[in-house]
Amino acid sequence: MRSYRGVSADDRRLERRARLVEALLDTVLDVGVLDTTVEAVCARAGLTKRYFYESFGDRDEILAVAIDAMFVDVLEAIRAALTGASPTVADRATVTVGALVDELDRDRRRARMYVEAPGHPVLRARRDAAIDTFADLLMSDVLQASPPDDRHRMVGLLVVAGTTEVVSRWLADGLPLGRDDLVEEIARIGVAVGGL
Amino acid sequence: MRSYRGVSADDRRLERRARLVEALLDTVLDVGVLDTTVEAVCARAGLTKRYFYESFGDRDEILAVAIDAMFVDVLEAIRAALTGASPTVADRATVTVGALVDELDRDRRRARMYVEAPGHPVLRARRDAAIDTFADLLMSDVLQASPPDDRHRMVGLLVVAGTTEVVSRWLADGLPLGRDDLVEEIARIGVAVGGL
DNA sequence: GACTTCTGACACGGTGTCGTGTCAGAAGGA
DNA sequence: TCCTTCTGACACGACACCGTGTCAGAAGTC
Repeated sequence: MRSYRGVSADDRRLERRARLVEALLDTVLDVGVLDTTVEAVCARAGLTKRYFYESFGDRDEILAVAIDAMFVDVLEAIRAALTGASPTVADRATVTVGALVDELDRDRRRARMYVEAPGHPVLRARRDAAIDTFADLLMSDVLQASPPDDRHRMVGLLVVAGTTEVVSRWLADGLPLGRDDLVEEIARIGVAVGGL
Repeated sequence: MRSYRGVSADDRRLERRARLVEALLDTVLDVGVLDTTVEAVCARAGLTKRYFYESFGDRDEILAVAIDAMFVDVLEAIRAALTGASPTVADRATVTVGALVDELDRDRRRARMYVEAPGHPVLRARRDAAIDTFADLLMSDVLQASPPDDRHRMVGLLVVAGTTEVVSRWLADGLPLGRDDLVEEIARIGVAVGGL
C-alpha cells in the first residue's frame, strides 16, 4: 500500500471505481443498457478491463451499484423536500412529485437506465423494490392514508409506476407541458386517489 | 408451388411462421426477451434457422409481430367488452379493466414480453405507441372526458401505465387480491381521476 | 542507482450468436 | 420409373464479448 501521485492505493482504487460508474451512465445514455458492454465502459473511462474487474465482478454488479445509487439519491431528495413542507396533503404531494421530477431531470443518464430497467433481470429486481418503497412512502408519509393495507399498497404502486412513466415521457419531450404544470397535475392525481 | 401432405406451399409457409411465433412466446416466458435467440426459438418450434429466415428478417421482426398481435387482441377484447356495457362510467371502467386483466391473464407469455419490452428498442416503441392508444381510449370512450387535451392525455398515460404495472405484479403473485377486487380497485382509480 | 510496485496496453482462448451455404434423402408429379 | 421440389440437419465463417494473462515501462521507495 504505497502512495502514488499523492494518493493512497485505496483512494486511487475508489477514484477509478467512481470513474467507471460515471462512464457506465454515459454509455447507457448513449447506446442503452442492452449495448452497454464492459469494454465500452472501460474505453469511455479511459481505463482497461483490468481495472474494471478490480472493482466489479461483472457487468451486472456495476449496473446494480449505479441504479441503487440513483434510488438512494431520489429518496433523499424527497425526504429533504418533505422536511419543512406544510402539513397539507396537497402541498406535500406537490413537493414530493417536484423533488422526483427535478432529480430525474438533473441526470438524464439515470433516467434512461431506469426506463430500460425492466428488460434486465438485476435492474428489474432493484427497480421493483424501489417502486415498492416509493409507494409506501407515498401512501403513508405523503397522503397519510391509513391503515396501510393491501389495497393502499396497490394504489400507491399504480400511482408511482404511472408517475415514472409520465415523467419519462416528459423528459423525452413527449409531453408539451411545463415543469410546474406536470408536477401539479401528477400531484392532483395523487391527492384524488389518496382519498379513496 | 406444389402441394405437400395436402397443403399448398403458401399454407405450409404460414403454418411454419405461426409455429415460430408460438415458439417465440414460449421461449420468452422461459428465459426472457434478452435470452430469446433465433436458435432457441427454432429449436422449440422444431424447425431450423432456414425456416426462420424464410418468414422473418431477424429477431426484432418476429418480436414486433408478436407484441403487435398482443395489442390487437387486447384492444379487440376491450372494444368487445364495451359493446353492450351499460352507459355509466363506473360500469364501463370495470368492464374495460376486466377485459384487460383477463386478456393478460389468459396468456402469461405475452405478459412477460410486455413487461420486458422497455429494455428492447423495437418492443419499447410498440409498447409506447400502444399505451398512447389505450390512454386515448380510456379518456374518451370510457371516462368520456372532454375535451381531449394534453392534460387528459397525461392522466390517461399515468393510469394506463400504472395499471399495467399493477396487473403485472398481480400476475406474478405479488399482490394478495382476488381478480374481482383487483379490477374493481383499478376501475375506481380510473373513475376518480376521470373527474379531475 | 537498485529495487519494488503500479500502470496501461495488448493478446489470448472460450463462448455464443448470427446469417448463409451445402447436401443427401424424402415426398410428390409426370 | 425418372425427375423435380421440398425438407431438415449440419457446417462454416464472421463477429462480439467475456474474463484472464502477460509484459514492458513508468512511478515511487530505499
